[in-house]
Order: sequence, then C-alpha cells, then structure tokens
Amino acid sequence: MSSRTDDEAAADDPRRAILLVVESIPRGRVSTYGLVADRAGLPRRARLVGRVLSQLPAGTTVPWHRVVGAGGRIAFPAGSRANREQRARLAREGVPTLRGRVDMDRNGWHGPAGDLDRLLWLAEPPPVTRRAARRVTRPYDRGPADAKRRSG
DNA sequence: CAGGTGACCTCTG
DNA sequence: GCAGAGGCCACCT
Repeated sequence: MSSRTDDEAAADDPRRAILLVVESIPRGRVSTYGLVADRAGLPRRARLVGRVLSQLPAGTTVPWHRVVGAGGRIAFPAGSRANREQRARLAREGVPTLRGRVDMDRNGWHGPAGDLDRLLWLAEPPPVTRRAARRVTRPYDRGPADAKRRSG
C-alpha cells in the first residue's frame, strides 16, 4: 500500500533515499534520525542516516542541520564546533535551541501530507524553498529561550 | 574471521 | 533524569 517509492529507492540506494528525505525537510523545521530513516523506507536504521550525513562533502547543499537526535537533541557533543555550527544554522532559520535541544512540538516535521507526498517523491526539489524565499514566516515568536544556554 | 566504533533508537528500571 | 540492554549496520583494525 501507499508509496513504495521509498522502499524501492531504499533498496536501490539507501544513501540516496536518505538524502532525498533530508532535502525535503522544510526550512524552519527539523526531523530526527529515526524519522528520516523511517521515511526513507529504512526502519530502525537511524544509524545509517547519521553515517550518511557524516560523509557529506564540505559545502554541501543538503540541509543536514535540520536533522537532530530523538526528542530534538543536538547529536553533536556540547561545546563541539559542529554543535555550534548546527545551532547557528538552525537559529538562522528561526529554530531556537534551548539546553542543547530543539522544541519538537513546535519545530518538528512530520513529513509531507497526502498528495504533497507523491509530489515530493516524484519531484526532486521541494517547493518549500521558493515559499521560504518569498517570505519567511517564523514558526515561533520568541521567548526566554537560550538566555542561559550553558557552555555548549 | 572477530571485535570495536559510531552525527542513533526504543524499551525497561 | 540516568543507566543498561538489545537492535541495526557500514567500516576499520
């Protein structure tokens, strides 16, 4: 049932399937390793997602920063360069991190819905980028947020 | 071939 | 919240 596009893509090339999913994450939203794996037709293979992302070339256009750990946790060690880089990129998109994690209830992404699903799977580039380019409506207002933000 | 590692996850206590 | 156990699997020693 439903689309087997993901399964086929996964069977054909898991790496590619994962990258397609990651690239479909809209600006201002985040997903998790586990969810990306699921959507790529690779259940329980979150680890592979991390591995694929770790092998992205420098300067890639793949929005790797929109992928976080379970519960919105930044996967990189607190205080690491990569950790800061990811938070900076997210902040630039209007996604705040508090105590090393993203609020998934507010910024979490569940994936494309209904017809849009097929659209995203059949077409390479997600249309969200255009929408974002026109006008970025911040998914959140603001708050105390990272006023404290530890040493990480 | 065996063992350790890792941008991970979920379930149990 | 944290720790342990079991899963998953590509890659390196």
